[in-house]
Amino acid sequence: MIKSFLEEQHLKNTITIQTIAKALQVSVSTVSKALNDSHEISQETKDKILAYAREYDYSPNPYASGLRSKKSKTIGVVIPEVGNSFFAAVIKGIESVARKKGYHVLIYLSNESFEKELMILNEFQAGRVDGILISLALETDTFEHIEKLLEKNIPTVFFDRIPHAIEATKVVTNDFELGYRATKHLIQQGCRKIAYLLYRHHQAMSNQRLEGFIKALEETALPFSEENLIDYQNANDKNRLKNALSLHAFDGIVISTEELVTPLYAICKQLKINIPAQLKVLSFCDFPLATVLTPTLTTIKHPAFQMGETSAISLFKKIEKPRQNTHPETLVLASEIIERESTERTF
Amino acid sequence: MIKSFLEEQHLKNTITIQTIAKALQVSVSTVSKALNDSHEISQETKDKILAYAREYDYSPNPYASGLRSKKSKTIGVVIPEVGNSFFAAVIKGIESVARKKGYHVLIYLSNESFEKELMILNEFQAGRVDGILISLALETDTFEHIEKLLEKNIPTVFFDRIPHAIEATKVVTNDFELGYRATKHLIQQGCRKIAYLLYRHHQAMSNQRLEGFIKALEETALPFSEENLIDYQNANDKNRLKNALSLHAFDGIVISTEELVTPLYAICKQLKINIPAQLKVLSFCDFPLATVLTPTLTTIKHPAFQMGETSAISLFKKIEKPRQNTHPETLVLASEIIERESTERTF
DNA sequence: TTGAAAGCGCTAACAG
DNA sequence: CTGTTAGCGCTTTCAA
Repeated sequence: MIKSFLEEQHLKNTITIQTIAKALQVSVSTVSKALNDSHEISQETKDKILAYAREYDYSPNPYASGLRSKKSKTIGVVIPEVGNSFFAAVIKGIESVARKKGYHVLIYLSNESFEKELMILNEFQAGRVDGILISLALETDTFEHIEKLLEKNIPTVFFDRIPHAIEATKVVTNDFELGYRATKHLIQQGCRKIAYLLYRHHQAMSNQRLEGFIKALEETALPFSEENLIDYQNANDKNRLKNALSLHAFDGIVISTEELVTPLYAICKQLKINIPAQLKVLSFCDFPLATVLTPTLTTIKHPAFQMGETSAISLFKKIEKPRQNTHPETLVLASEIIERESTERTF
Repeated sequence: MIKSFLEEQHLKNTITIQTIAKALQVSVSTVSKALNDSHEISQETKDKILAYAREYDYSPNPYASGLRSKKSKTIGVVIPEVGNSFFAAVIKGIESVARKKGYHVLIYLSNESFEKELMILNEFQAGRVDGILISLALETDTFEHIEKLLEKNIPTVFFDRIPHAIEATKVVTNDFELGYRATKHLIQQGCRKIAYLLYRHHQAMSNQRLEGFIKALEETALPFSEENLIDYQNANDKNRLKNALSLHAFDGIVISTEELVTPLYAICKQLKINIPAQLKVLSFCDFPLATVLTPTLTTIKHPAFQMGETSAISLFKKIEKPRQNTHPETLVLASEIIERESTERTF
């Protein structure tokens, strides 16, 4: 009778803790404890159970254990975009530490949409994940959903695109400083009319890089106005970018995100704008191709992998000691300017 | 008394179906059915319950419903690599259809490791996901784990890097043809000694692109030997690539994956090999930067987003009618060569 | 060192 | 149309 039960289980491929218990003539709780390496089970019994489990590829039902233990051994990662070298590398960093901890990583894409970010965070509230790592969507300019999330005390760490006004654990780069130094670098190389090219600018969202840009200009008594800002909303804005470049005779440009390198290089080629002779170019970007572009591109490359690692480590710290309501800290990772041909001094 | 129970629930932020039931003085099953929009509940009751649920941001516990219904409303996606434009776009395609279907997407990275792929698939067997979308790791050259997976009857669709020897639902590009045509293109442009640059070659893994390459050479009575194959295992092989290029005087090269474009361009620059005059270059690759490289790069760009969509649609078809054990089909998506400067005729 | 039993939140018979 | 109830597979007291 027991035999036939087991056969049925294997046929249905539904091997559970009970299958093992029956097969080995022990109780389910013994099996459970053995599988969780509890100290109250004898080595002998453990070995027997583990051997059986391994043989039949037992793997616990995550929904059952999640329901019972209120722990999912899963963290949720919300990013605005894949297809972006920076976020890709961050994910790798996160993965590498999650794996060591035996956690699963659930990746969600907000696609820069506030609406979607909202939905995702809402679902997290029901306990699908033990902790959250999030970088905000560009569209996000209101933060009630974030506050609601934090109220639920789900361990959360923000990285890169963070809600400045909210007190929370955050991991960022020294964006203000980088924006400032990037601009200073262009100025040092002789630029006097510098554009700042950004992607889908939102007035409401604080932009440290841009602040740094503005400060550098002002410090050097260079005028800053809306003219210096080129806001690239989508591929249609290629013409607007083209016009801006031909109208204003910029001699330097800071590209704030890697997606905009291609259109900028394309337009310069088309308009026969010589980089760096006529226009010096510097970009925040992470792809290795920067080193083989013509001219090679001066970049600010973030420690993306490290940011993933740091964020994840910080999150696990919170998950592991939830009562530690210490003052939330903001970790700042440094990144550096890598000078290449596109900002070489020519005049 | 009821009041205080509710207060407690809201304090603990644990709003469940029972909270709602008590608050509204109905039974849990009524609530459950109402939330699932069952026809057996009156509109009036539904409205009442939905209103309450919305007000208090109720969101069902995925572990409870997963356990009970044996459905997780989640699909698992296994890819070998992020930071690769192709897979990034595939993910977007998958996401877009999963979202429409109300499914979650669990993304796993195998990092090209067989070991990791094995672990991931093993965990899927316990029912964490309702279906699986997978592209194999480069290291994978044995397929028992795949067969075991398929035996469990978990709906699975393979894409791009597929197990050729196994009968299953697959979505691919016309790789053999593309390898063939890519090579033919180089030959037409005048190349007579063509290299094939690939990433971590495994003899055991069938490689349709390479087969196409070989066929094109043989058809043209050009000799094919191991010399034509440059196997790039890791960044250290940069020197090997350099040597191969300077020793063998290739006049054409097929790059089989986008990661290798940067090293190739870098080395050509360093060795002052003129593209396309001395060496014509063509790459399988998906990044937009191909259009601004110098010279612009002839590419074979896959319909990556569409591949994600197609795979997902195909998977949901299987999930929705599991008993449909029809003959598994292989969908072939076409992609085209986009000719640019790097393969222009010069001699 | 082991086992019995309760119950996590939800769904789905089945009964009313 | 609504309610009662029995589990899903697992963990975790508590008792033996």
